Amino acid sequence: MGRGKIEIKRIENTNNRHVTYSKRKTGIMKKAKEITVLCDAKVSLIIFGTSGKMHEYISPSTNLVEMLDAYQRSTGKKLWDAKHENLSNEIDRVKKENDSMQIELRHLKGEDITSLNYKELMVLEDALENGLAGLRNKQSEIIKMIRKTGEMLEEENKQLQYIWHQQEMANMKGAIGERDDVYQRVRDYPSQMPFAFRVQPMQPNLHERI
Amino acid sequence: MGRGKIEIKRIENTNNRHVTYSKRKTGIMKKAKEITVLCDAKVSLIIFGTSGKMHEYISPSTNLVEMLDAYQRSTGKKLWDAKHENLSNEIDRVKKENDSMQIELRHLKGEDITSLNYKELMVLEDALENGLAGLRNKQSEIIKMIRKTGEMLEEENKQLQYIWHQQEMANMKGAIGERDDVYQRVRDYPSQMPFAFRVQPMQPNLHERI
DNA sequence: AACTATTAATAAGG
DNA sequence: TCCTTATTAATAGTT
Repeated sequence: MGRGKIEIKRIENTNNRHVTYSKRKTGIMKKAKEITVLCDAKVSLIIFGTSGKMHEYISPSTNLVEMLDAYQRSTGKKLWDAKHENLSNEIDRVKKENDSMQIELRHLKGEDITSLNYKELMVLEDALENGLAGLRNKQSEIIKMIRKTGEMLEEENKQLQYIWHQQEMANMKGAIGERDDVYQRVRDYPSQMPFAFRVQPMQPNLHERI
Repeated sequence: MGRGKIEIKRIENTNNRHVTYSKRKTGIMKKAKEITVLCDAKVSLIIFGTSGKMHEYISPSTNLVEMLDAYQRSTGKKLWDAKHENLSNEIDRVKKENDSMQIELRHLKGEDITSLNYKELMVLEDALENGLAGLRNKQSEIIKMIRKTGEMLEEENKQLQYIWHQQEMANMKGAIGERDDVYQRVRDYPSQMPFAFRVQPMQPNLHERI
């Protein structure tokens, strides 16, 4: 039914294929509606084109879930039970994974190792020692950091003591004569102080991490 | 397309309706097959006639469950309800459990510990040291066992040497005179031997566990 | 179920 | 995608 007969085989030309899809989709939808009305039939029609776009027709007297229920009653095939089974299987799979991890964890914590043979114990020992080694590394890093911070604090301390000393001297001098020069010096000290005294702590949250 | 035009409305004559249903059902099925082949489409077509009899077509490249999954993804409508959701939730829950165990395992193996704070590292250290302590206990038990078995073997050895010596003596004596007394003694030795010589090894599978 | 006159669908082209 | 139209395909009514 067209300008020529066509063979029923995949239309290779993409554009032609899409055009034909569109036309025939309209046609089949129309047919579905017609048989519904003419013959009191219930139809569920779902079409996906190559683009992935979906089109559906459902007879107005029903709905998809009802149709699928009837389908299951009619064929005896299980639709959602199959789906549920898949999910159940995945749960089982993940739970098994879970169990084996739990066992591994317990072993690493020294629990339930009675059943292990010597070889397995050796492997476990290696794992634990590796773990401890990694941990020691990390700890020594932290200790280095603490030491560095301590040194910084010491340096700060020295600077403070220096200022304190200067102020004491100025106060004593002020008790005898003029004090303006001392106030001047104290007001100016930020620009005079070494850098280390003014900066914020380099590890502001160190206390949280210790 | 027939001997006359018809209105698209319910065919009241039962027989005509059934005949038309049959013809059009065939037609729509054919159309469904054709669009699948011509246009690479995926079609699910389910029809129930008034008689309640069902007919279906599904593109050979797919199946109903797959189609319905795609349908749900496409429309966002849920066809399989609460039960399905419960299962999904459980999968999520178990997977989360899985993830946290995986993290704990990695930490115990000394991996990914950069992000831990000192407190957490301490906890980890305790766990690892406990693990190692448990392991050492187990190992020393095994060593004790091995030593014990060794002692038993030594003891056995002594006993065997004793018997061997006795037999040698008897043989020498028999080469000269009567041998009955020696045979007698050998036949009776189970009741004469110390306990340790007769028992089965106390750890029959020790070799497997080492 | 088969036939066939007639309508409906659609392939090709714009 | 929509329009047009020549041609084929589907099918309503009949046998």
